[in-house]
Amino acid sequence: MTKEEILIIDDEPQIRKLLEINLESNGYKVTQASDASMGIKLAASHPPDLILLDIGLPDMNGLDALKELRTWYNHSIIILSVIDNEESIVFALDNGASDYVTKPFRVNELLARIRSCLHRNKSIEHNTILIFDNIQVDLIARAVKNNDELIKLTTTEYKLLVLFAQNEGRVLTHQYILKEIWGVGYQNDTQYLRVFVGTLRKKIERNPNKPKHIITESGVGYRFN
Amino acid sequence: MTKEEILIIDDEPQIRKLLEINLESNGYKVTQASDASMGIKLAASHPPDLILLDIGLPDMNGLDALKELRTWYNHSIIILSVIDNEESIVFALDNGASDYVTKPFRVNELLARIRSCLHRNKSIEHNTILIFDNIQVDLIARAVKNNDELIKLTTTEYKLLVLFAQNEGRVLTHQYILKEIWGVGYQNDTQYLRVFVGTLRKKIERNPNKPKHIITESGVGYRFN
DNA sequence: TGATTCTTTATAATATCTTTATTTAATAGA
DNA sequence: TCTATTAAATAAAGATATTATAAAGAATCA
Repeated sequence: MTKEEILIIDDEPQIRKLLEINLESNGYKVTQASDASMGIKLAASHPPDLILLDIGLPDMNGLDALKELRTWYNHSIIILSVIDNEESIVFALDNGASDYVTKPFRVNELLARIRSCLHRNKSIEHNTILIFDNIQVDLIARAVKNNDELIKLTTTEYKLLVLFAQNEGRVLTHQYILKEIWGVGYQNDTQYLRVFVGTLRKKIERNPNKPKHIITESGVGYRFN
Repeated sequence: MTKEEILIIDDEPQIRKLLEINLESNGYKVTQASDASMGIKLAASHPPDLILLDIGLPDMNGLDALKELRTWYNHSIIILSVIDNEESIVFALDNGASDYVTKPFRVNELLARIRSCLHRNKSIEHNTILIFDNIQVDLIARAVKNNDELIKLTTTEYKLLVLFAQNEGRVLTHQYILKEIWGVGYQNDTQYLRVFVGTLRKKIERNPNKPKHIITESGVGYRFN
């Protein structure tokens, strides 16, 4: 099971340290940014599973950062703030914040809220095992079987397969896939996608030359069946 | 749009009244229960879109009620509690509570948290499918079916079909179609259109020689039925 | 370091679009 | 109704764009 990644955007080093220690000891992978623009860049180049966003940032109002992130970032964003102000809370929640926690926060409560958010994202697809003909994807175990035989996928191949599997029957554009897997800024690197679709097909298709699962929609993207 | 239903499970009449007034004035339909067993029964017989669950109930610990509800209830449950105790919060969140709000609560904040929870549930997308006899056009999935069988269309064919489908019964002139699909400057390339109408007909018409969907209006353009 | 994975480049294979030629159908005028 | 004329449909070849595959170089991780 790969570690879930959490991005901390906060300007106070001691808060970041506190969070880092607690999150890492709970099995999360942590990345950090000390201001909004750096945080947004990090999130864009490598989308984390959850973002902890401080409101009092030096370069930008955290609520504006929230709005900007929400134009493309779909996972959870928890707001951390010293401001225990109803207006601010309502604004944040109405603009896509997954939760709003006031500082000083209780560490175990925050961890529970993080678990809750991450759980939510995961349980969008209720089924933990997705089955498509000869292919089984076990989201919990992060295991993929082809005709009951466990097959080995790299992280990128796995992410790609899960993205496909959760969007069965739907055409996903190159741009969308690239954004989801590689992050914003990679939308034009279509060749990455071709290479990885190629390797994935070799591993999951009965006949990779005549793919039945990953169908190319020329000029648009791919469709998973 | 039907009203979203919220079930309040709380033993304090004045809290229920306060919530009822505020929720109803915000367009929600409200049902109420004064103890856990009644609340669970109500939820079971007529599942609401969200449950507000008090922890201090006369007949049962609210956290046990939460666990019982979660064995089958999949929508949001927000815990209301006078207990601002970390242990209790962690327990609730880890057992499927969508949020935990301490009493006395700020009404607007609670409303925002309710909106947030309901929004989450809703974001399971509903596809809009246009149906014309044997043809189904799913705009979200970018999928076209002929007699329930997925058919493969090129980008141009698909664009053309969507343009037709969105203008059912209306005569579209050659010029208009060419401008919409190929852009300005192609208005005189009527032959393009003939070729693509031809291939589209082969794919969507029962009998391409006697088209029922794409009707030619000689000298003018085409009409889609 | 060695093995694995990711990124990049080059080239082959396909798919799609455009163009031309030819056949078929529709329309208007006598 | 017949004929001349114009418009539309179809087929197929040529041109272009897109995708697949292999393989080398770079980066990463244990």
